[in-house]
Amino acid sequence: MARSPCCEKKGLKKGPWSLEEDEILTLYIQKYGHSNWRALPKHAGLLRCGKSCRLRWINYLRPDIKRGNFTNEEEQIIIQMHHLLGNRWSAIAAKLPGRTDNEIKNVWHTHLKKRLLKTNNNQENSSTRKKSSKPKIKRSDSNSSTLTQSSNSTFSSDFLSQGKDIENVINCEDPEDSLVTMLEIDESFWSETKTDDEISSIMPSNTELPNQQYHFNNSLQNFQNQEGYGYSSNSLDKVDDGGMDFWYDLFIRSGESTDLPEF
DNA sequence: AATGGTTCCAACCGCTCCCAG
DNA sequence: ACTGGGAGCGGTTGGAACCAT
Repeated sequence: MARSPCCEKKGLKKGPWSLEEDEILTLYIQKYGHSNWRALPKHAGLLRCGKSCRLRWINYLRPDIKRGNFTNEEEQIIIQMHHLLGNRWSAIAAKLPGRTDNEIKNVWHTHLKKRLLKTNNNQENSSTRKKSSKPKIKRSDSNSSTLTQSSNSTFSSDFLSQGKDIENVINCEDPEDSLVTMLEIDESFWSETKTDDEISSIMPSNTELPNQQYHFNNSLQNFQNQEGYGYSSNSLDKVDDGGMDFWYDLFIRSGESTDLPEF
């Protein structure tokens, strides 16, 4: 449905915030809170729309914001979470206290995405130069760039055949060895929303193992109950519907672990 | 020092979701 | 069940800072 703009634009200031504006907004929120963003600028005496105030507070002014470069650990978490959730920056941010969705989004687009693509390209080049003795996981056949799966060779069995320990891969320090790197995902994977069918074609099905299924369901429930998974009709649901077999597969093959990999 | 290209990030925009009425 | 307003989200962009020549 067509919506009117969130604010009357005429007369409202746009662009970078001044120190004075920051101070006014901070003092107002410290004193009165921010129960109504739309009304806030009027009450605080700011010539900004509520949306702009909210963004400034969330991304810059709130006291628990963490400044400075991202650590390797934080970057690995972003990569892993992005692999699981896609571009759900707020959900990823929920796993990184003090970091904002906007900041994570920027880091992804400016650093991590390029780094992953570069790593993948390097691997691709080296694999064409010499026949690798290690079979690589392929999500697509050699004749197609689309995400399809061989009918008699599942992703998970290929994964296992490499003898990689699940936990090590999930938690590894070295980007060269990360799960994401191993998947040889093409660029479109990161930007395109997958349909249920597409995800089903990527993610393998698995044999039912009742006890492990039970533990898995509990772990999944705990995982989803954590902060940051409030939305319903998006990529996480798609993973639930069609692709959770993939995580189930990782789960049951992680030996004695009764929880999903720690993110 | 000047210029042009690139990188990075703060902020905006448009959309969807949630929920009260 | 429907509607409309507010909040929140992800995509995009303007421009400052940085870098190479």
